[in-house]
Amino acid sequence: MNIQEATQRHLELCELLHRHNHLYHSLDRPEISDSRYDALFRELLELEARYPRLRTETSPSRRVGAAPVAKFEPVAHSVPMLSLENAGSLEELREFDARIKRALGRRENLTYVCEPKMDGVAVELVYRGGRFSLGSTRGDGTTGENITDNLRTIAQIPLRLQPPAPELLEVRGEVYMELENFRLLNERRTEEGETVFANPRNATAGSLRQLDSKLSARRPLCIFCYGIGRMEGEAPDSHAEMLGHLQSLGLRVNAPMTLTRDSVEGVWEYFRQLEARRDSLPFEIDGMVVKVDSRALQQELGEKSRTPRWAVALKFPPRQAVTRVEDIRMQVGRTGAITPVAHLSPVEVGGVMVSRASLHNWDEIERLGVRIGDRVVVERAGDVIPDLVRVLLEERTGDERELPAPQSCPACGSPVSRLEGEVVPRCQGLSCPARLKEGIKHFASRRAMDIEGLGDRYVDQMLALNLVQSVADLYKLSREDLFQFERMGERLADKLLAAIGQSRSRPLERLLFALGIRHVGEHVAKILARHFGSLEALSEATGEELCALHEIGPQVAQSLTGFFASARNKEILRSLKESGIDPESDTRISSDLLAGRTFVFTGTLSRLSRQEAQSRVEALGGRASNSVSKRTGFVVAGQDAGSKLTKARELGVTVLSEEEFLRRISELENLS
DNA sequence: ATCCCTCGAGTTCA
DNA sequence: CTCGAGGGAT
Repeated sequence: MNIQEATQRHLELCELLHRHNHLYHSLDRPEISDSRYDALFRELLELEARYPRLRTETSPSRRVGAAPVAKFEPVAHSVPMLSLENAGSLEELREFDARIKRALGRRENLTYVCEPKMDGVAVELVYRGGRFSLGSTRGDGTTGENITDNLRTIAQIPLRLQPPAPELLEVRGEVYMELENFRLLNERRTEEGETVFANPRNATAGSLRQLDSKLSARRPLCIFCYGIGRMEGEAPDSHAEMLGHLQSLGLRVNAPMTLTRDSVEGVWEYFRQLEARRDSLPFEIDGMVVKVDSRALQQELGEKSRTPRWAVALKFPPRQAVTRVEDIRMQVGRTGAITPVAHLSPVEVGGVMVSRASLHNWDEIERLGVRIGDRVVVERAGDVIPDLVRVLLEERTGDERELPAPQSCPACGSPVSRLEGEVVPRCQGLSCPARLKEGIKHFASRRAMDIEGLGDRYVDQMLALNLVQSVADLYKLSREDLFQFERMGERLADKLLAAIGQSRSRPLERLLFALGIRHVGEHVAKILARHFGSLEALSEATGEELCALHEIGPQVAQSLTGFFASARNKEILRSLKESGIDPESDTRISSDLLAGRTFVFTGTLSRLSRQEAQSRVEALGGRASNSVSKRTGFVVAGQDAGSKLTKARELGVTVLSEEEFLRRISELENLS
């Protein structure tokens, strides 16, 4: 066979394999036997082995996996992957419906689409020119990880879309594992002496996180698609049509279980039906998603920061288990908050062993009436965090012990006080070892100063050896100090010292967050860093100056002035400065040309991302907000701008096109 | 005064 | 993830 013939045959094979894959996985209508398919597939592999140049990006041979990667690269989602608000009762569903009708100003019912909520892992697939070109995890919704190689191994994900495919299509879906396959996988792992996965979702997540996609290829993963991000060309008018469109492109959607309903009662009825069917399904679902069907209305309703206003997740009641409270212990957080934690006889809840559950505070203990020794019902809230639901009073033997609220801190013995209006009792001891420990852990944490390797164990030893009295002392540690630690060799010590050293150059906003000032989290820290530019400037600010800033109120201001007034804190800051930690904010507001002006961006911006636009406004002292009111200065309308544009016109707010906005903002940038 | 939205803080397990 | 609470809009 010469090259030309080989190329020809390769093309034929690709077409055949794509077609039969589509028939089998997407249409559920195979035309050839599995063994015939395998034969074609083997022929393709042999051909490509002989002529490696034929191995294209979307060749079906890619299904077997690619070379391992060292780590997953971050991928920014061009349209954020939002999460959903939850509802657990007909009541809450009615509230959702009422809220929507209020927002839209209408009385008549509207059409909702109901689809099962798969218990799996959310992913995004990007198709360019009809070819699968990028696949990623949801991550935090803004940025996920590039798992293209792993996703390519899933036979249900088409490598090419059925024509006519849009030039660009971003599809969202849920990757999951069928129960039977999950069982078989665990069986095999047991035989091979490996640990078993707790549940199908963990197995799916684990499979997608394999750095070697050849391993992912051996995992039986499935996918259902349920949404889109960006899409070139005309998008369908309704969600249901959109699903149909995805299906016609060869993407797998859960059509038989997706249907529309014209009233909340109808929605609820279907939810109850799904719940009844839940245990007989071949895969796990954890609820049902309800969406406003009309895409125009979806647009009009818009989003909050993390969730769309036009969808809600109805959750099945979480799985519960019964166990015994062995003990209730006190934990002291970095702010001094004293949290009671129930230590439980280990019990399996929804596939995971649970041995502890936070009781949050004393009001909660009283509400539940829980005593040490009680038999209790435990569930996992949102299927993640263990939560104690109720006490089985009828099983009391009389040997249970009540627990008094603490009068003094369990760690340092100093008095505990509960401030007016607050639920949480706090330790007021300034040198409380528990507070210091948590404070250092927070300081070193990833989102703060990001000191890699400085975890629980080392912090404990530093404190035990009395090497650190405050976070500032971290930067005074010597190799000799570290050598006193258990199991600490030269290499480890140098690594830790290097990590501490590296953290010196963290930006101001991180340092501010790391200091653990009450009411100063990441967001507030960023505002302060941008506005003041240095610790010194901030420390000199008066309460009034602080309150004048947007999103800073009296509570936050008082907490800040209080922090900087303390002699001990002054000493810590001086010491940090001495160690070379005194960052200037690099994103300092460069001018106040836009001070007091609020911008709202709506529709799709084509020349810059929304984030970019917002940060440019903020750099000039302006603010970016999400909702239009009469106090909004400008509305910047991109393509397909919806209700916000309408509202802006009604209120007489100035509307700018993207071009006008860009021209004006660059003029201002040049001025400053 | 009231509603809505975000933020901060505390939490589990693999 | 889920509370409670701070802050802004109305």
